[in-house]
Amino acid sequence: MVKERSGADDPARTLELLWREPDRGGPRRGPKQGLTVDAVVRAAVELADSGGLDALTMRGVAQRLGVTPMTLYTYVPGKAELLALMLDAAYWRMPRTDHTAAPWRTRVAAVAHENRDLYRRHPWVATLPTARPPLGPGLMTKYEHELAAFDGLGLDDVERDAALTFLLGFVQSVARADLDTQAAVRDSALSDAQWWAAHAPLLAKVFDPARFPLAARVGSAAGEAHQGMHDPEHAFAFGLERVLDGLAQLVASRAR
Amino acid sequence: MVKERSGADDPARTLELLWREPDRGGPRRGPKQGLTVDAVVRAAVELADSGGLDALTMRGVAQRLGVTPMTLYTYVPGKAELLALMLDAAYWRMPRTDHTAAPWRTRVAAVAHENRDLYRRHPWVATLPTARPPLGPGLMTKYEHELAAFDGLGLDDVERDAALTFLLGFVQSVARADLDTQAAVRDSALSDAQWWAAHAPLLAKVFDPARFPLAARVGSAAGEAHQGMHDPEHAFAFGLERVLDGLAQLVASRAR
DNA sequence: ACGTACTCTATACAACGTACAGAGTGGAAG
DNA sequence: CTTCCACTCTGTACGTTGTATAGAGTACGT
Repeated sequence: MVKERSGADDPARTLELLWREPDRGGPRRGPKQGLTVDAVVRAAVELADSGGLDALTMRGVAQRLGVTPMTLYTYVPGKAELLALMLDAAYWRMPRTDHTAAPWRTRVAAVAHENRDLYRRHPWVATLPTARPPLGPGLMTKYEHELAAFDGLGLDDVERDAALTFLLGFVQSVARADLDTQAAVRDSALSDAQWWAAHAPLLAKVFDPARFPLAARVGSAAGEAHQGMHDPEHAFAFGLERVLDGLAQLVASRAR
Repeated sequence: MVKERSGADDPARTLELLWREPDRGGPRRGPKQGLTVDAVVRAAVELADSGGLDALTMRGVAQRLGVTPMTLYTYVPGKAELLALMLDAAYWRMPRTDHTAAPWRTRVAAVAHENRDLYRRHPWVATLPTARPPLGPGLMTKYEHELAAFDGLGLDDVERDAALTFLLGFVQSVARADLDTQAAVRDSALSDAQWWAAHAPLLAKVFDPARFPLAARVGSAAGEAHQGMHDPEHAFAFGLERVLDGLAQLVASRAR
């Protein structure tokens, strides 16, 4: 699985990079640097956008910048920190429309859609570990903005954080499922329909519908409704309604 | 990211393995096999249980069985298929208590808890891609059982599948967040509290609370309430209530 | 002019999954 | 019984990853 974002970091250095602290100390000796941290991050994001996290290798980023792999380590302590910078940059660039006047359901739904768009633009973001987030300006701005969507609902601070975490977890969950499907299609070179066509006749030999009546009926009904086994559009729309209804119940109980 | 479960499979062979089809064809030439597929799967599961998917290497499984790595390929076409077998075996072994008589909320909550227990017993299961699931007896039994929890609610087949997917997505989401946290603690050798203690004073230099008032207030409130940044127990309890309330709304609208 | 802090490069290592080639084994065919 | 060859198991090897380490070249402060 994903063993990214480890590495022996120096927290101070990482935070300086995240907040783009001006270079500490005076003028630098030796040759000028030919690149910038931002250029490295940009190249890395482009690479990950087009080929997923698998394509994001230090060698790949270096090649895209016309340098040797080890050169990157002059700009960034390691891959883990590069990922933190990429993630915070992606957060930073998210469009944040102001819905202050709108009803809360609209505001919260907007947050869900903003995150869905983030995952559409940068699919690799959905696969990154969320514990120990990059403590940069991007994350902070995002958090501030999204918490505001829950204004005036009578939730206390802990509930507000839990509600947001719940909402974001849902969106990420759908995004990951979607990604899994695309990845499966890509590296099996088989669409869901083709994959199923290859397996169905073989499965028929060992699968006894009488033993799994519900599974047989519901499974084929769901498979026909959306085509392919998973319809991320439907899963998102269906789930978001449930999430909002669930939160509505909490809001109602707090307003009482 | 996770590039497991790919590999150039022969679907027929994989299905035969999953359903434990008796060896095709007549008696075999050459030396008897010293192991069984089940033994290989068992060893692999033990390894993954104790050390996570990172520890699950063909070399590791082989060593645990006292053979050389390449020997495994006599039993299993590759790592992808081994993972499919492991996953189906884990599904197969899940305890499935019968709650036919209970009210639907209890039944659905039981499904959530069963899955949470699965992820507790086999954390690696939470990190596996879910598209293209192993079409074995374990998955089928699990699906049949879990669909039954939604009996008598007036949902059509497509809604029933969507509701289950939504529920399972939620449980997996919490399990993954939990795993991320444990992994971060393990390979940074820092508890959440220690990690925060290392970052807080440095962050204070660049983070302006006036610029992020909500984030500062809610973040610290949430951090204090649970200790550490993420309390999986609380996230599960809180989220499950919302999920059930959200589904209740759907059920109510269908019953009308 | 010189030393040294710095940038960039080349090489190397351990781990992974598994392709490939070979050695040994024992049931089926004569 | 002998012969054959399908089969099991092994040893070696390759390409890929992140990055440690050592060295070559550069240009600022003295």
